[in-house]
Amino acid sequence: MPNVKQSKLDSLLRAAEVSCVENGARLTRRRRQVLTVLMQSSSPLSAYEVLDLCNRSTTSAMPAMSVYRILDFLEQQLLVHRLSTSNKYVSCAHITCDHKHFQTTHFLLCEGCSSVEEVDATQEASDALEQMAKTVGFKLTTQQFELSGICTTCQNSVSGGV
Amino acid sequence: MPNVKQSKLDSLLRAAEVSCVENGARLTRRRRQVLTVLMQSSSPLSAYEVLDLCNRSTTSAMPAMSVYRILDFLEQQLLVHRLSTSNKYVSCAHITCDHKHFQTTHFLLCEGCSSVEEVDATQEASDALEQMAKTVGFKLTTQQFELSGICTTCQNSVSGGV
DNA sequence: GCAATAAATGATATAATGTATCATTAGGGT
DNA sequence: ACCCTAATGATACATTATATCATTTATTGC
Repeated sequence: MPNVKQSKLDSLLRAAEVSCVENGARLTRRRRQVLTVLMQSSSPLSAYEVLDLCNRSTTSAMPAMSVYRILDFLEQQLLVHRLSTSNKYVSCAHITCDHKHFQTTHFLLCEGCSSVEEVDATQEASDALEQMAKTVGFKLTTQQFELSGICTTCQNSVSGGV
Repeated sequence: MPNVKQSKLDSLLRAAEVSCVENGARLTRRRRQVLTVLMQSSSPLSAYEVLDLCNRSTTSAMPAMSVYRILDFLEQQLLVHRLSTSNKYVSCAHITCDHKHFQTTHFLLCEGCSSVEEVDATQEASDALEQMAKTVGFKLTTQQFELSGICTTCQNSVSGGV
């Protein structure tokens, strides 16, 4: 399900490479392969789903260990995000823009089509959550939220899925 | 780490039993055992942690399968909650009171001592999150949030832990 | 360019977690 | 007591994740 045009994919990969170099890291062939798989997916993938997709496209089989290592690397580079509620991975929506992950990030997970929307927290939402935590003495550190719901497309389709 | 007095535990178990009966379900010996383990824990437990604790206290070993089944049951009865970010379980904080889970529930997870505080969403927080989702066309269905942070106790202790 | 070094990946084994299936036991109603 | 259903036991297995060491690939200094 390649929902990303080749030209778009190329530009994403170039930007990812630049980003790595800036951090003194390298976007190797294997890392590029894993990242590409995630970029081409319209929904989050588990480590083993990534593995299967990687091994479908090439002759040389990649071991599971490598996928886990590479996903960790890509996550550190902020090129992919790990969704802890499902233990799956998505490529970052802000690779080509100069977006920085200053704010808390919210991931809106569609229950219909499994798509993910990555958005920054609004000031109101951050304030309200912080205030709520404060009433029981908690000081929040969370940088990421995962919310389930129904996306526009699925709301408008009768079946509720794609 | 029994952080619950025996008298308190008894009253919790009685309330849990009543709650089950009201739903036409039974709080069997095994279910009571699993629930007790969770009630006595000061932090969320994984399925296998529950299993180990159960098998430590009795002679007759419980199979892993039973723990998963029983945790599912207790979750359905709203006697325990599953934390999806960590894939662990906590006993509900509202077993003895007549609290209903109408509002979205927030779990505040302390990074210092792993304790959990269960609180209802404030209207402000719910509104702000809903509004945020709305800007990208999402209709939220999430009933549960898990936020990390530092609890009062750990904020006041130098080490940051217990 | 080439050796020395470090980084990344391959390969294998194994741990940890979760589920499928069927046999057995325990409770509740008649 | 008997039947029927719910619950648990027992076993096997699938899935997910990690530990460890060998090998390959890249980088640096010369």
